[in-house]
Amino acid sequence: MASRAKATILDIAREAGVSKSTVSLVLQGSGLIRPETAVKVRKAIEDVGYVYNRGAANLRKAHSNVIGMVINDLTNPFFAELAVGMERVFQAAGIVPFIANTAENPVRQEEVLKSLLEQGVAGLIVSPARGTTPGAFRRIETAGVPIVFTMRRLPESRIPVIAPDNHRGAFIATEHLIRKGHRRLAFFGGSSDLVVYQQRLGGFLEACETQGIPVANRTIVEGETSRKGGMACLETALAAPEPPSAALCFNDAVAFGVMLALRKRGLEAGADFAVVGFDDVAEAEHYMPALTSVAVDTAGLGERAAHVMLKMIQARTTRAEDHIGAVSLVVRESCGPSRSARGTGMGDAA
Amino acid sequence: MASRAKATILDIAREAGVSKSTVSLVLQGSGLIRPETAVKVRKAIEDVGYVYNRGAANLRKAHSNVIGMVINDLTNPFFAELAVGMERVFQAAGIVPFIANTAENPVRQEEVLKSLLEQGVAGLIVSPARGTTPGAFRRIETAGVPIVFTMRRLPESRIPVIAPDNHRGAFIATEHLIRKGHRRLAFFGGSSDLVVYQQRLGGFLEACETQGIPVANRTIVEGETSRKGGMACLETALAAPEPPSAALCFNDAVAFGVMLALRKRGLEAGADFAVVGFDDVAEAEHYMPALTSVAVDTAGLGERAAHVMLKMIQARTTRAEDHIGAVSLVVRESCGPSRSARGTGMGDAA
DNA sequence: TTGATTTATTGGAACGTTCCATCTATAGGC
DNA sequence: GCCTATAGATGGAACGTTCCAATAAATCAA
Repeated sequence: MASRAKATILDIAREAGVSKSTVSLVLQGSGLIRPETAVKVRKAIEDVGYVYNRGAANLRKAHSNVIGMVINDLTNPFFAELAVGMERVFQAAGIVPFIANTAENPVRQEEVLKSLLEQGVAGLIVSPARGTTPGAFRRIETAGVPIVFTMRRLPESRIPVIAPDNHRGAFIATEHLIRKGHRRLAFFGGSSDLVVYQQRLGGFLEACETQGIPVANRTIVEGETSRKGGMACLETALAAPEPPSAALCFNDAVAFGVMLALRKRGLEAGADFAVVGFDDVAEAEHYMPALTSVAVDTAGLGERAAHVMLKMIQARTTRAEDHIGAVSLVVRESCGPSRSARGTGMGDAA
Repeated sequence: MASRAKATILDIAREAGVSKSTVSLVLQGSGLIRPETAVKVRKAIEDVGYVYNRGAANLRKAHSNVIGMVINDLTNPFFAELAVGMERVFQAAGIVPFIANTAENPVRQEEVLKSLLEQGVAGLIVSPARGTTPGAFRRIETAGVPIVFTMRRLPESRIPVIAPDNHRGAFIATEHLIRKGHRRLAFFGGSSDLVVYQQRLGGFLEACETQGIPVANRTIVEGETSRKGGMACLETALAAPEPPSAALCFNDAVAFGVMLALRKRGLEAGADFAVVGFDDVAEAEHYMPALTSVAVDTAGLGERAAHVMLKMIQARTTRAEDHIGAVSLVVRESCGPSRSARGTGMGDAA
């Protein structure tokens, strides 16, 4: 129970027989203090069970050391990986990021942002929720708090974005499927209100165009970006008179759902239907069959976002450049056996 | 860019032609204010782009509305599910929980807790990192901040714990395996420095005892609580002269690893070797084969923890009762086909 | 010795809020 | 007309820190 009233630097000052200013200096690790004095003060701090009141300090300092990470879906392992990447960087910089989840709900997002702002965050890293209104970040911008978007961008905003090269990722994945001999292709999952969706779908379509897949042979099924959504997509697609033989999925969760639905129908991913995912979450490698996916270097993107944020805070600016991360296709089993036997001379490695 | 200096209630007061006290009252939704005045003030707030400074407010009020959730491994979907359960409750109560990840690192945990405390949290929900020293929470307790542990408990601490009935879960899972006819059993993953481990292992051993499985037929392999750890456990166990035919795993991640290792050896979980997990994460149902697991009602535990925390804050106490959640075995494919044909008269449903 | 410089320490005025005690109208009762 | 209520609004003193300017003590240059 200790003392009821919380100890302040004045209590410590009294205990150590110095002034509050001295205590404050010690707390900030100032070199101006005589070592013996510092020791004395630190002992008093320990004895008294003092806890620093950052709120009071921020009142004067006007720049906190907390950064908010606002994430749209914490249960998606992809975002957990992203968060871990950011944390690595922030930890090294001695600052603690607080994570808040919006569960893809713009209203909740509003609350979360408000709360973080009131708390006096130094910066915000945000993966905006679906359906975020264009003006949602106006307030934060005028408050002068630096923001970085990750993964998703808002249609017309000028807030810097850290994201993978979605277009190219979808392009190379689709190209790969076509080279495998598939001529009827599908794009599964996601919805067109997301910029990311348009980018990935764009890459898919461009590859179809380039490789001469006629429009009639392209199936596009929107759906939830979850296993359940993926299952539904496959059902829809297979119900068509001339169903596709391969699909690029909006993300890995959708791909897992597609594979699940295939299995339910007694079909095998890879042999009977080629499936490619997007994001390459850790699980992809361990799935059965292992999922071919577009690797986006998730943790690396997180680290990059954190670095950009630190730079912005340091430079006291709210502007920064976008960063588009490189992507690569990780070929595993779900897109069919390697056709190396055909000896086309084009390795899958590229 | 707007105005450089942040607006305060005094700016609003000037703008609206009232006193700062009036603005403060409006901000708190006091009924003492004439509606027209409130409207006027709210308009000024909007015009000026004011953001509330909670730090300054807490300086007077001495109780914040932020709650910290300290989680030991965010990449484990289990904890994400737990966090989501808590968030549901807190959201309804109008408070925003901040999540911080310790990545199972006691040093990081120390930093995170310190930061949260300095921020003036009203309460802390913690799943302590492995290797947490007994005194790690002393400071927080003396500060009078309510804490609740989830999932894990510290050896001798008197901090309330919300956790599933680990012993019983392991017991019923083991009993199930024995009833299926297995006589050589293993317990895979985890390490003995965790109280949870001792509870789950205890349940396993008690079931072996009760059902007459001799000590020589029990294999216990400690290991990392991850897929990789699970793979290693299986390899170790199968190298023995008389290997087990079934395993209860410390958690689902370990179980997934075990199934993966089985597949690598050309064996099939369920048919060749029975696997049971613990936690019943969402993925378990969708795995191939679907994983039999001990369901702990993860989100429910999260909700319960949040409720207990709210009660503690409200009652201004730092004491609360433990809560042990009910568990149930969800039988799927990974523990072998149902032997209903044998007609033992004992259904699996119980 | 004196004055200048350096080294440690310190009081006091912010910072943006809340809340208590006051104050001013206006209304009502007689 | 006076007194008392009541509703609405307000000034001022905290809250726990930082930081500037000032001080005191010690060191040094001459």
